[in-house]
Amino acid sequence: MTAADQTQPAPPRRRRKEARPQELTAAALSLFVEKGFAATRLDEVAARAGVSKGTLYLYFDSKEALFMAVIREGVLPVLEEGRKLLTTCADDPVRMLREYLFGWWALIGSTELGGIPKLMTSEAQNFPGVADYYLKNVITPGKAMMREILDRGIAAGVFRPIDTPTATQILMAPLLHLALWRHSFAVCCQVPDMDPNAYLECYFDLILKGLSPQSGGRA
Amino acid sequence: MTAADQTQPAPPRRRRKEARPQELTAAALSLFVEKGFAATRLDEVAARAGVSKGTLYLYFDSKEALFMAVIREGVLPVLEEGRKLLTTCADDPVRMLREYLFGWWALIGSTELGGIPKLMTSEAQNFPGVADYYLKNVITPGKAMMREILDRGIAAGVFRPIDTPTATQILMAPLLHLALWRHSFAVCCQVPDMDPNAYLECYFDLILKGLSPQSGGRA
Amino acid sequence: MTAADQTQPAPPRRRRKEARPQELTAAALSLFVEKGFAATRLDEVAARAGVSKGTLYLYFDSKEALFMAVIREGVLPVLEEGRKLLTTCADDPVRMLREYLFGWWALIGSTELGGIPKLMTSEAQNFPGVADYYLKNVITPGKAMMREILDRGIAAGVFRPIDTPTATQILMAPLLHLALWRHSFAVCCQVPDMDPNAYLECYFDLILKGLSPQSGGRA
Amino acid sequence: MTAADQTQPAPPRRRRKEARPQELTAAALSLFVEKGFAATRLDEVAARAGVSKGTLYLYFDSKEALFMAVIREGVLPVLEEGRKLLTTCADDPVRMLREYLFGWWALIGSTELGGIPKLMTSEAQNFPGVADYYLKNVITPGKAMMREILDRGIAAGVFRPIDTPTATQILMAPLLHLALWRHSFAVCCQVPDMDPNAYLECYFDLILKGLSPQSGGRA
DNA sequence: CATGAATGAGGGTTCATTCAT
DNA sequence: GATGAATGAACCCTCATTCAT
Repeated sequence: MTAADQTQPAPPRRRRKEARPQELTAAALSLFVEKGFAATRLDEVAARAGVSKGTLYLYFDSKEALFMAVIREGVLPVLEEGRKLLTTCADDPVRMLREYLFGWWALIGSTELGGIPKLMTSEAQNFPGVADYYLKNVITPGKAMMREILDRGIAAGVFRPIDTPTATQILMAPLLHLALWRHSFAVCCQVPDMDPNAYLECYFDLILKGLSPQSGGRA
Repeated sequence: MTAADQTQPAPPRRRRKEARPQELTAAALSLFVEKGFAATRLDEVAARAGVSKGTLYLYFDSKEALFMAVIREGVLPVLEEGRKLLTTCADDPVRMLREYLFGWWALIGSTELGGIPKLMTSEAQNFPGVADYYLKNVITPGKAMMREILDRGIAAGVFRPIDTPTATQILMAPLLHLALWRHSFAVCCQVPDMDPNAYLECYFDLILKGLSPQSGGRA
Repeated sequence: MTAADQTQPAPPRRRRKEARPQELTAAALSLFVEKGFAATRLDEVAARAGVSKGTLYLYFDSKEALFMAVIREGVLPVLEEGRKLLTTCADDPVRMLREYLFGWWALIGSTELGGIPKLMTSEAQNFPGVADYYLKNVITPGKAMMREILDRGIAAGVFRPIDTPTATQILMAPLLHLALWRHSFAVCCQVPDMDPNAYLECYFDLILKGLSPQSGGRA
Repeated sequence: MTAADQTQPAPPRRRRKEARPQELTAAALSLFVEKGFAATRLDEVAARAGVSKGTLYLYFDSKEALFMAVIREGVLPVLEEGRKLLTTCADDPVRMLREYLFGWWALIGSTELGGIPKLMTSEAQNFPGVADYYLKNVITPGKAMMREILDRGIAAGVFRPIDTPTATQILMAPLLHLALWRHSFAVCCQVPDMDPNAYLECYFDLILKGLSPQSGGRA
């Protein structure tokens, strides 16, 4: 009956009960990303999830609690996934870096979850609690993983020495920017379509050379 | 702490007329950035500007018109400034690039205007008209300038050949990210203070090497 | 004194759903008539109907939509009634005329609906759409019916020849005047109470003689 | 500079001061009639009179005081005029009646003042004080004059005996109706233009016959 | 569990009124 | 006297939240 029903090819008859919370947070996520937290009405969330407004309150105490759940739900399943990804090629820092960045895009940036960075950026100040949670559970672990990659690469001599905490932030920026862009201007303005793949390749090429120890004819 | 606190008990009633719009848009900008457009109450804007709520409507037809004005006012004065900056060192692409990026931070990112990217990113979908204006008058000209710098550098042989439209987007990302960060998580979470200067230097160093033609072939 | 006073302390919440619109338009009608459209606050309408302000918006999109509904609701049920009335004595034009005029008073003028002429007269200019609707669905059919009565009477020789469209307008005027009077000066000023029945009889007597073909030539 | 200036062919240079109140009440009258009291903004009144909003308060204490003045100004000059009119033909009741009715239309109904009945009818309940004033100074004297005409006619045998207070009310109704109509539906709807003169003649003819003692073949 | 009618606090907006110029 | 910028109370309308069914 709703869009959510089509996610699973053929959902078993009355298995709805357990799936409900996810359907609700999914609907909420997309609307929060589209319009922002404050501008999203719970009516719309309920409508998009195919339930009545009152039903939302069976699962979440308030709009803010729904927001918290949206972030938690959106974040938890990916955390593990990400960690596994990197163990598969732990010996080659360059490949690890590539895997990390492209993996982030494939798993997060290009999916529904790609809106979360925009959502969190917009609402961090209004919801410090959620921001804290996100920082602790997503940003910090993510940065730690990347930093480890960089540290290993430097140790292995394939990356030149560099301030890795700072570099981590810098290196993530173009990815985040792409995600933000796709959920803001790209949606509402006639903007020359940016091919994510070309963008990623260009970007990876750029930073790889930027990190390479061979470079440096200059000084 | 607010502008109102610094005014004399009874400021002259008429003489402010010309200054008012800027005072109002300044107050609105900071609140829109802090809380988002929808979550900002016009009461607060008025209070921060030290006027009553009704006064806002002497200068702006609606909340949305105020938003448009905030963007316009915030953007127009910097556009010229930026263009001049680049003509001072038009012969050295590397210096131009450095000037452009550091100049952006000095003139925009580190000032009150640094919140505009966050604001526009958050609200682009809700206000396509404003987004269009911003795209046409800020993003597109900005990208054109940067692209020209890159093209010149490539022509001069100081940058290696690269897809400049894509690179432009990528190269701006860390700057924007820094601005966004400072107006979101940095405000509300206990986050290790990032020194903007170190960030910028690290970043410039990285992309300069990434763009350098001397960087070794493949391995 | 108001409808709310007569309800039980906690009226069943759901079962009222079908009755609500009529309760609301009834409350709105009386207030619009009393104070005019612009001077009527939706709070009052809601209070008089015994609901909260927000409830109005479950049934009507706006204050203006409520106004339109007030007219529609007030008018539709009477239209049919009126038409039937006249078929009962279609052979005697004088009786038809009397039936029409006294019927109008009994069914409309003396009831709650008697305020509608005042309301529409006051607001026609402000709400041309509603005025159009009223003109098309009430005034025009009403005049058509009366005109037919006159035409028949003239054809039958019981009325002298006369410009029926104009006469129609004239003949309705004293009725409308009575209705207007009762909803304006009669309410607020110490005014010698006018007995509607005496007024109607005097009036009918007057126009009947005025229409009579036997009335002497000039002098 | 304003429409009001064109009323007098060539107003003396600075003779404005005395004329101001009338210009203001004239502007207010037309707007009150057009839109009703509550829906009229003082901005508009001031604009139509060609003065600033604040100036209104130099002459009237409040919006309600302006309303009172509008009625007073509109009514006073006509009261005398009317009384004189009737003394010119005090010997012929039929002519007096005709003079009275046609005179009312010529002096009031067809002029700017023709909107006052609509205005007073609409606002009587909201402003009992003004209504009282109007009743005492306009309606009651007017009815008295008419009643005298009727009484004389009856005494003279040119009108048949009738309850004159009631008849007075009835006889005025078509005139008032015409005035109301012209300021409501006639302005906003495509309505077959009613020729006032034809209307008046038809109406006078009708009531004259209705009042004639010769009529009465019936019973 | 689920619904959706009902609520009412709070938002954006208007406008009569004031007052420094 | 005349102005018009400023005010703030009060309006219409929205929407998160509740609760009887």
